[in-house]
Amino acid sequence: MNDQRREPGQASGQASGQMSGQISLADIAAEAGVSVSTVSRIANGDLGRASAATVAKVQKLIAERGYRPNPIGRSLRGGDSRLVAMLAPNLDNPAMAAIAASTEAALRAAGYVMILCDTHDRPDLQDEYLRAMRSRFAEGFIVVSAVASPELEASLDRREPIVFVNRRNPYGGGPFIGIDNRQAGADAADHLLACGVRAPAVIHPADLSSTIRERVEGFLDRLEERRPGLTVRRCDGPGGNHLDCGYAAAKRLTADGGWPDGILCPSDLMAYGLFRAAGEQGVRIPDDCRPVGIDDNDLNDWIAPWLSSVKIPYQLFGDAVVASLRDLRGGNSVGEVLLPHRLVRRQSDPTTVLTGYSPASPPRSGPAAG
Amino acid sequence: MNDQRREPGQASGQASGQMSGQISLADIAAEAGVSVSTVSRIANGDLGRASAATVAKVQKLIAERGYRPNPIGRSLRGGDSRLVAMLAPNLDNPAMAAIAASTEAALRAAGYVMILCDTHDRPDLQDEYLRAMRSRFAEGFIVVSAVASPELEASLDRREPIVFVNRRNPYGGGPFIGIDNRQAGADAADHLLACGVRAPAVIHPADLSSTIRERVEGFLDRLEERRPGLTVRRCDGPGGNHLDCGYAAAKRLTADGGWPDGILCPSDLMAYGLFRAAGEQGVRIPDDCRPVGIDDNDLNDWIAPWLSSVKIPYQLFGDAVVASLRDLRGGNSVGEVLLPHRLVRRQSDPTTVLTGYSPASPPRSGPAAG
DNA sequence: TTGAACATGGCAAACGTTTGCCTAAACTGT
DNA sequence: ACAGTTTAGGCAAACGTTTGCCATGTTCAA
Repeated sequence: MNDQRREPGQASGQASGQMSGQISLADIAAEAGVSVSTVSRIANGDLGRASAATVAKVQKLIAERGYRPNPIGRSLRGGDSRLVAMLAPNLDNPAMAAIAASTEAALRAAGYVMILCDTHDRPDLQDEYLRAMRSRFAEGFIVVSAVASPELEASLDRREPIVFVNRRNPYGGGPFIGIDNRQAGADAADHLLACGVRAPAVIHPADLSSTIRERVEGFLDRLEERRPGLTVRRCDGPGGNHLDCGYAAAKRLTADGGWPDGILCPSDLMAYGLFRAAGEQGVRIPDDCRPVGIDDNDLNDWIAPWLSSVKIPYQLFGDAVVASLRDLRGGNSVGEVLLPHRLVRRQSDPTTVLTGYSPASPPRSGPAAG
Repeated sequence: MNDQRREPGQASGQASGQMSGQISLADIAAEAGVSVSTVSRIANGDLGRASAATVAKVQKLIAERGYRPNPIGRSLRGGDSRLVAMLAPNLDNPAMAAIAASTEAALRAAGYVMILCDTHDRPDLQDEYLRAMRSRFAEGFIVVSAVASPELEASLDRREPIVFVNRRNPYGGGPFIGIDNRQAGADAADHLLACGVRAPAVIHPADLSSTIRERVEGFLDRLEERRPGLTVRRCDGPGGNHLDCGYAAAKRLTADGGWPDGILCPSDLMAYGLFRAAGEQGVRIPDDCRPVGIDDNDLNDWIAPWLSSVKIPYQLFGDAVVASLRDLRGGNSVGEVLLPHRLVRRQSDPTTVLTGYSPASPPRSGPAAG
């Protein structure tokens, strides 16, 4: 009997690289006087391979010592790493944060750990993280607002499980979680028309992602459908940050021709940018110019009562992503999942910016008047 | 000579658990006709242990095949994992997102990968992640707004490298990155007094974290110092979400005694909650009640021109965190790092909510009038 | 000539798992 | 009693890496 049991970890002086104190299969096995295999099997629920007495003894030790299988060893062995990587552009964007939070919760419920990487919308960083996560045996990738990049293409070639969120696969195909962006644009158009807007406009980033393009097209098409021949002013701003972009685009748009009486901002952040530009020029929002956003950030209910916006149900994204990922890994080819959106009307009384609130409603659910 | 080289990965049909296609040391070794050890040493820059010819051959292969050492193998071996875990409560909070983004960038620059975990401010989830990350050989932990929990205490006992951000170690000691919260509270008090506020108040969560307590105390102490005997109304709201908390606390505060003419909201989110409560009651912000927040979320410059706030330089947190972590792992005992804050004045002209902007300034830097 | 020193590089253990296969012993049926 | 089956559990390989130690072969000085 091997009695010289290894001290598990034993803190080796300095705080060492590998966190000390982890109990391993070998520790349990030595103490129980059985082999690692036996402990491994019991720990994994294969109870039929050992006597009742052994099972009981090992289970007791596992519980007492608080043994938990080491995911690194497991990964290395080639099994599951229970690790999923999410690549998102700028965490600063509240919409991204909402997606990340929702997905994190769904993955955790499914027994996965999510590792969140901020790609800053840069193809090179997206590649860097794709590589880094692959070599950490990530079992799947969730790419929010993907950009085209060599490594992404390579990953697709290798049939790695990748779910695209918010923006379609730039190389086409693959599972996608999002909303019907054309319809959202159309809904925004309907809203502006219903509010009596006569001369609508639209601003958007100069480099159109599939998402934004669909929203703008849906908006324009619906306007053309309902008001044939109506000219809709349109202006773009620099790429990158949607706040800056909205600000710049609004200034460019209004530099010649003044302010429209209604405008589509294909993301809430662009609407925030426009709001600031309006403020600087003494233009009252929404009295003088009625914006409609897309996203409907949670903060709108609290501090942007002037903004009607198409609510994207980001809190539902998590479950959809996890389901897609599971299907994908199960070999099923999954297509798009389009989740339901709805326009949230605020600014019901144009005479003051503060009346969008509905005092009777509870704070978070915020139906926000009609 | 072992000529039957293993096909690296070879896609085994389905998208398999371990991402296929990774080149291993063994692949390079086989192709170069040398042993794994030799390749490992060369890959790690130990050039003196092989002939110039071998070194050249192996380096060429490494470059050609795009070999990158597998972090899992490395971790398992006991070396460095280059993995750092950040535990943050609710990613939804823009302040947390800012901290996460900044830290992520700093860690990446230092060659680390950050894994971001959303603890939802729950001790049990904090523990869960602490365990999960430890067994993934995280080399360090960054705990934002830590809460007391058994596993945290155990980690501290084991001298694991933990940096506390935003909220101090609930068990005392340890490196801390934050601001001088008492001073921030005092600055807020000075601001309100300078604005001519006569009857200031303060709202805060019922369960006071060290951070919030210091801010409130700094505020109250400064008021007492400059206006001895002045009674400052004070009210708390339910814990959890600061938006809801600010909303509820504002309603409770004003239910008896009406609205104060100035109020400290010890976080921006609480100010947002108060803003909504004010809106519902027809109270004009900041005309009737002047709030001052702490955080100064980036969005304030865009959509909350009514809110003056103490700016916490979250973009500087990343570097400070990484430096602390490095010191900690180097064996140095590091103390607190208090980064400079400053009050950002908005709402300069109380007659309209939209004049806080300074048209001359570039959008992002936003000095926002004085 | 004979060590010693050096150059070059391989062997094997170790990290923690999982799992196919093997070996005993015990039990079953005839 | 004996073949066959079941029960209980160990062996060892494999995943990818790092590194202490050993084994050659060469060079060099005394």
